[in-house]
Amino acid sequence: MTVRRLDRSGGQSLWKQLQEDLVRRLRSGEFDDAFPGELALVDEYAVSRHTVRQALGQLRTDGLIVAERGRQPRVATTPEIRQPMGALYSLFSSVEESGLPQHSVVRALDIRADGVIAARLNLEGSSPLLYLERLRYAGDEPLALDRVWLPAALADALLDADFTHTSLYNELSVRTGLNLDHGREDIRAINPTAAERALLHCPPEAAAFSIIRQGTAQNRPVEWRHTVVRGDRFALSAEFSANIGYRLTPAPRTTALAQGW
Amino acid sequence: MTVRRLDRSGGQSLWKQLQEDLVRRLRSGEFDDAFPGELALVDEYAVSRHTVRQALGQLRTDGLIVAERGRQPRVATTPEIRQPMGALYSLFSSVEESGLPQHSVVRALDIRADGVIAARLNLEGSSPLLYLERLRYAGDEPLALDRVWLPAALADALLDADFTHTSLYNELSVRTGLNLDHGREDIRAINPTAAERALLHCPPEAAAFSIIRQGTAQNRPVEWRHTVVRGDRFALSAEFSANIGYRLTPAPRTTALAQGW
DNA sequence: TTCGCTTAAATGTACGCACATTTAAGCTAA
DNA sequence: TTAGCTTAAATGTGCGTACATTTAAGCGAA
Repeated sequence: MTVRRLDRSGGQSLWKQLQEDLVRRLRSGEFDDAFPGELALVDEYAVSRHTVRQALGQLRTDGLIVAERGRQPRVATTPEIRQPMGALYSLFSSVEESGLPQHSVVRALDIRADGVIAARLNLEGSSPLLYLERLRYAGDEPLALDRVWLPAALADALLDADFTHTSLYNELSVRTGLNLDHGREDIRAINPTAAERALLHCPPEAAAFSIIRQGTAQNRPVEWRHTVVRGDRFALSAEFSANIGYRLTPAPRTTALAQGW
Repeated sequence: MTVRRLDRSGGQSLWKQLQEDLVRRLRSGEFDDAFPGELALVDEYAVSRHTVRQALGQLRTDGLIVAERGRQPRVATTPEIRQPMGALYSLFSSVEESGLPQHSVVRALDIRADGVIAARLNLEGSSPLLYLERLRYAGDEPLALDRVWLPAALADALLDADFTHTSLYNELSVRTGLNLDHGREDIRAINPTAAERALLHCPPEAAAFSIIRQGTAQNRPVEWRHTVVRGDRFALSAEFSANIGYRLTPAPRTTALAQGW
């Protein structure tokens, strides 16, 4: 075993150096088989167990590893998606609850370049992107038009995937090991363009949601997504309280709310 | 200073007991002035500083307190309970962040009966309701039309309140002691009616959000609310991660998102 | 009064030790 | 072979110490 030396000049704390080095090694796949135990790290880095535990504690709260008493820490299989969150999952599970079958028509799945999107993914303008465009159905009627860009460097394994029935995140997790652990959404009320309206079979007067999502996995931008959802077929529902915070719920309470109100 | 004793029989770890006791005391408002330092807690609970730090570390990752080197820990400015949550508070604070002055024009404030609304508040059809209708401005332009019904039995003290600058929840808390602790929202994308469009000075093609909120305080229905928000002036923004869950954030990230997308 | 320095106090980091509790491996006996 | 026990190993908890670093209070001189 190689002994690794940390910088003890005082520039940065030992446990932080250790934590970052472990993240680096973990991402390189070095620990896919087994994560080293505390005492092994004590020997390897020549620091106290206290320092090792401080570094591991950070990794644990970040959801990168899980640890239990009596057994060695393990790399977290899923970086803790306690509940798939966000408006898009809410959309998916609302349909699920309604009992309607859902499927997608893949309108595009290719590699292309787009400087504007690349910049939003913190990439250079010429970076190749994987582009996926789907028309999502609930029952026989279209529900949403979904466009998503991912860095090709991370996601090119998805090029030959079949997205008519599987979700992007599931495929992403299985094929690349990436799991979204952070993100943000901007949700707007819009009137669809004529083209979108035609694709979605929108009634002439129906408004729509525009959902823009940026997702990251372990601090790396992974997706930039734009979804247009028919407003006459979908409502965002949420519950909130002091205990649970703000939580999107799968189904609108009553369809009556869709009427005049 | 009273010395507090923890259960050392081994049922639960000391730091967890300490952490829970501190949460309890913190919620009771005991630490609103100053949070005790590590050494003070060492004396008070008769545990080692290591144990105290373990408990405080948990409080810190939970976001209840903030700590810096050399100064005592302080209660986090956002006291854990994002009390005013939901899309309507997000609306309010978005305007606040933008720097635009906001005020309301009260279009109605009276007692009336409405069987449909009363039923939604779990009241008899003939029960009197306090009705408040406001046109909310951000700057010189209307932003939202806000209609809310409350049981008159609970809220009649609000009849002579001035709602041009104060919020409903603030007035409700001050005058009746009621604080919303639970609620649900249904958010839809709609096209405003002609009347709403006129009131809101909507551009002809602008969509809007329809937000229906039911709020309860201590299991009693307190409000039934319907708000129409101009879609060209407002976006719902949210962040989500494994740690913080789904949280609405005050401001959209870039106004550029409002354009084509 | 006010500016600047000194000093005390508080948290951050890092080391050590001991024991409890749980897991997993190994061994023994039927 | 297998069931059950024993034992080693690993993490969890808790205590102690020491020093570094930063903040804030106190003090003194201009």
